[in-house]
Amino acid sequence: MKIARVIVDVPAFQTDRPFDYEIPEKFEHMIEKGMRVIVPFGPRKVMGFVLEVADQTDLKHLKPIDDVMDLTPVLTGELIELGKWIREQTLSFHITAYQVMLPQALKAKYEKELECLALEEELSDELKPLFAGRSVIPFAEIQEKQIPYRKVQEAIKDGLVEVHYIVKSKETRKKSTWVKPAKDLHQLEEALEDFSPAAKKQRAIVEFFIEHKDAIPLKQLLDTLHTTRQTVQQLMKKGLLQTFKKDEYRDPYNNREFIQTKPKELTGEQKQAIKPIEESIVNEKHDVFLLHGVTGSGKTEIYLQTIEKVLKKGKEAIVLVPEIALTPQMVQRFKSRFGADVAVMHSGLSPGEKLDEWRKIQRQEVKVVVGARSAIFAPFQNLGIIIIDEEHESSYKQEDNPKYHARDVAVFRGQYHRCPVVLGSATPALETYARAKKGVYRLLTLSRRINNQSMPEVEIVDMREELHRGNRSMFSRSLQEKIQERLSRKEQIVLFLNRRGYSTFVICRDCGHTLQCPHCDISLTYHRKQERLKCHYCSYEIPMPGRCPECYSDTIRYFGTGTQKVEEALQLTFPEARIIRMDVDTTRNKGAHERLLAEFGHRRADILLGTQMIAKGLDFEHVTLVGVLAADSMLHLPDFRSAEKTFQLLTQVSGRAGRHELPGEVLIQTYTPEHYTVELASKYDYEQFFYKEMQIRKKFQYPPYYYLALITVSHPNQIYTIEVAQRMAKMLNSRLSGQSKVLGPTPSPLLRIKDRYRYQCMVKYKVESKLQMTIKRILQVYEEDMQKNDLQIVVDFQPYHLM
DNA sequence: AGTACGAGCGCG
DNA sequence: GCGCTCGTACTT
Repeated sequence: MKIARVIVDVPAFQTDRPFDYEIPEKFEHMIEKGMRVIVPFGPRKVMGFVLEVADQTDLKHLKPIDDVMDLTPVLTGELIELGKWIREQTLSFHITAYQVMLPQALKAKYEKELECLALEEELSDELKPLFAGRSVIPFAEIQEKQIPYRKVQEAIKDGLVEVHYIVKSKETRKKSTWVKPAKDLHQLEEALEDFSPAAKKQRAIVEFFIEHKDAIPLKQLLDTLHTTRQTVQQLMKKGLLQTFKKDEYRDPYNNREFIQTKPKELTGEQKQAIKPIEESIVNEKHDVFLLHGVTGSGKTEIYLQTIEKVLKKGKEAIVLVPEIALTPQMVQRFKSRFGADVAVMHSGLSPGEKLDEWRKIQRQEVKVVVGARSAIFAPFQNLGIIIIDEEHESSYKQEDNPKYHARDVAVFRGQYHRCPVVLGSATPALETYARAKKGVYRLLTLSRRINNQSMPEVEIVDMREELHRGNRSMFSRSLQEKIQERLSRKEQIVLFLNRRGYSTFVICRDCGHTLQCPHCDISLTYHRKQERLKCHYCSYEIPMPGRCPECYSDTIRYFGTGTQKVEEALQLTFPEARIIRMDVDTTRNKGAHERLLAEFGHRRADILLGTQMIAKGLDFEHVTLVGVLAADSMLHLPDFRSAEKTFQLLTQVSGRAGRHELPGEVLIQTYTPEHYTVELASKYDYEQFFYKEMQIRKKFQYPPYYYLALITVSHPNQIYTIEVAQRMAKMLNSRLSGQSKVLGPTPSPLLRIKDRYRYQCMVKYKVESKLQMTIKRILQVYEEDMQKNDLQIVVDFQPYHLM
């Protein structure tokens, strides 16, 4: 008897281990490790992943596997190992680690049904209206129709009705009709002679098949021959054609044409940089490279050419791009070079589209995947290279469980496949650059732009000075002049506004009362369109009040600089300018992002005003001015990475100007022009910034000098939360080595969210073999309270956000 | 997580 | 003695 070790779809501490099941004979030759199965678990049925097929078990009685959900495994042996590793690293559950690797559409859906086994007349009076002639009903109807559950239980006991647990895959397949000849060539030709002269269309179709003889989608056939379904039907009646259904891929890039591009001639610097990567590929050696190249230095061309090398070896490539930079422009570059060999994965795709792209990878129909974070789990089996573009981007760290970093997963997979990992950035994360300096990663530098263009000039404007001179607008005089200049020259402008730290809160000018969320410690944000105030952390919202709820004054106003407000001010100052605004609000709809960019690209607007999302990857020929409206809005947030993030952002934004013939210019407005971050960013001096910032990190014992683990406790009762956090800190202190530093408990920067108080402990450590164990122990101690008492303990290793 | 089951309590 | 509620232990 064969036995399957299965991880069941129940995310809980107690069930986070393999369970053994008997493989029934009928499945013996079907079930392989990595497949999804349906198993009985207690009284119900759940989905599970087969981790292993074994011959022996310690248990006497095993339940048999109920059903198999896959024909081929969805997890490769490598991914199974990777899942175990992720669980260890992030202290998550097996099941969570595996679920995150697969497209959402493969997640199991559970349904409960009630079947009537007896005749309806035999049921008790209460149950009679339930079935109404049907033999099976959804279980939920019991509640809907308010039928006492006790009566149902009785009926179950008496064997009159039965509960069924059903596990379904959300997976849907799109089918399409195809047509193919039903006879061979000669028979078709013979048949033609019998056609009446009037049957022109029928004749054309048969002639088409004589020429092509392959199957073709019905829709395509009708389109090319300008005919209708009825004509085809006639031919089917004559037995000349037949139709069949075929799985179709939903291809989001179906209707687009990509013009094949050829590898470009590399500059001397690029050649230098590409050489060691290619050596790793040839020698099948795992190395991590940091490709540190200024914006416009041709990193992408290096990616493309190394991938070409990999493909020639018959291997595959993963390219990660930050979600926000996964623009049509970027996709275009890969599709143009590698054509149909490319799958694309990003959040803009529908679940069905994502599944189809994933299937292409699974079936080895593509060789390259370009995608956001989760594409790192692409089920390739012969990886030849992993590339992470803009490796410093915080979106590579997953915010919910499992809280993994794509960079770490990339290194795991690189080691497994003995292939290089390339981290590319103009402004590497400090951790990464420090590792490169130490020799852990191999540093490759591109210091010049291709064609030796210089980086655009940067002007820093001191906004305090502006204010002193009586300019109270959010545009400095210099910026206004420059915008006017561009407008008259018909050139384009990109204005960047960092919204963080500038949310539009509402304040009473009379008494100074600000409107807060009653469930969270945060100001409500004003949404102009709906005239409502909303909380960004919970779903609380109220209509904008006409009077201050405290002092009843009518001088209540909204403050802050949102993109909407800037847009209005901008339009007032430059009435003739055509403005496109890009932020979460204007890009919410599917395809809006792409559409707005295309509009700007076709010069149907003069100014592109936007948030983070326009900072990356944009490349427009006629943009000659980039303005940063408030460079330091993010510099003073309570986050040790705020300087690093600001430097990265300023550098990136600056890179949007003057990428082509026309020279570009950058203007940065700031209230702290003397800050090293602003100053060094304006000089594009990453190296200096690195040293300066490293000194600060060392002084305050932050990464890369120390690793961090952030443990957040939350509960509706503040006293209890503090108690737990204190006990936790004690446990950490007593169990960890003296080398590590335990900070806290401290109130989280956002003390209360959704009526829960939040306190945190931070562990700073260099080597701490007992850390995982200790935190596991803490979680064990509070396991019960977490299950029953609404206590939450969240652990984040190497956190990005300390909130 | 979801469920079954047992201890403890109220009522007849 | 039975029925209800709540806490607990278990799922292969």
